[in-house]
Amino acid sequence: MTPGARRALDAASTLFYDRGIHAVGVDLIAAEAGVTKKTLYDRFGSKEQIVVEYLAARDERWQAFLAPYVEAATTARGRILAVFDASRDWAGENSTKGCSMVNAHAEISDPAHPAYQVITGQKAWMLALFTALARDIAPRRAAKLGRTLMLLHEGALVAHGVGIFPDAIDQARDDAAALLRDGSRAAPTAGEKRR
Amino acid sequence: MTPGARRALDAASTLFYDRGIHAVGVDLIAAEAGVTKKTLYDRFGSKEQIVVEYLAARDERWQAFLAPYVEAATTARGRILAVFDASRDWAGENSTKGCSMVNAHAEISDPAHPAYQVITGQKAWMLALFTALARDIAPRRAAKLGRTLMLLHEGALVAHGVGIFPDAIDQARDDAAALLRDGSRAAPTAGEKRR
DNA sequence: GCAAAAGTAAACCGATCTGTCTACTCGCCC
DNA sequence: GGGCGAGTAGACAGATCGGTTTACTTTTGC
Repeated sequence: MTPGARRALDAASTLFYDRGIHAVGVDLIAAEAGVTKKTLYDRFGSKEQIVVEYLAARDERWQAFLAPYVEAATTARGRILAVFDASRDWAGENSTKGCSMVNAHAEISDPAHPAYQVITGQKAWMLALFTALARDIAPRRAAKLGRTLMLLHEGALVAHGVGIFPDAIDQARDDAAALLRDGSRAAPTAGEKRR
Repeated sequence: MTPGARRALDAASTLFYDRGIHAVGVDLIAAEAGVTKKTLYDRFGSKEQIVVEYLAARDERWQAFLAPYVEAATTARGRILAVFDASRDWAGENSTKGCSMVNAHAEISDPAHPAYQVITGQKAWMLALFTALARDIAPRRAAKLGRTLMLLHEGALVAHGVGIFPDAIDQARDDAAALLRDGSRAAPTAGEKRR
């Protein structure tokens, strides 16, 4: 990626996240990056493509941010809680307005939009991660436990983003910790087959 | 509200929710409602005001939809689970793209925007509801339990909206049920004071 | 040392954006 | 029956949208 493209993508990322995708025009991105529109279109081809690369790059950054947290943990339970720790630290600097994927999803209605699979892919990856980590704790309930952790985590990102109450991600971490403490011996067959 | 204003607000609600606020122009709203732009501006004054009334009316509809569910429940635990039941039924018809408040929040950056307090007000109301219902089960842990239920509920709306996995709201209901079953006798002092 | 790649500057395109305006019609109520 | 509120039809405004183009300059790799 050329220096101009780099600056453009960085500027677009900040603007898209802070103001929303539709609210940010390509002229603003170019001006903010100190780049001309020609450079933008030479490098990316379209605004749509900038959006796609914004989301993909942000996901990549998040995964790189998360990895050491999980790797540093020594227990299965610790690896799960490490995800919440990483989210809390990430949210402090990068994510004061909630999940960029969820926010982008609010603005993109067409499932054929190339950004769509980036969004759903990121969520699928997170669910797979929680499920895989849950497998080390409760192999037979891993799918269900993974989904529960996913719900707590997504809820925390929303609560933090909208500012429903303070320290939402810490609260979710506490809830996950309690779940892994109590849940590992209770309600072994609840719900999975119901409904 | 005049018939023209009614149709305009209905059309705007569908369009805003499905396509996003910034993606929908006033011309489209007018055309879809079978109304002229003059009527729009005579009745609402600005697009911003249409957005505010869209969110406020949707919140009002949701509260009216929810009330009978909660009132019909006979136990404290049942009243909490009734919220999830209502959300599941509501989501089936009205809310296939997640929470309109969260989605609107993604597009509105300025906290001074008049829609902002509608959004945060709705979330504060839901948290207060969960907390009040939790008080009947565990008075001393009501604040914390209310927040946990809020996280599960918000997470379920996101999971349902983005389509992370099927029956997300049912899963959240199951998790809430398990929490009310196990949690009522476990971990009485966990986390509340911890950072 | 030279050619290709990457960039600037700025005009330009048609479409769409929010918002305003004039001119006219219809129904209702006192 | 006269006035008023609510509406249609549609032109108009200035700004901004995503995107293209021309002409020229800088950087960089072989």
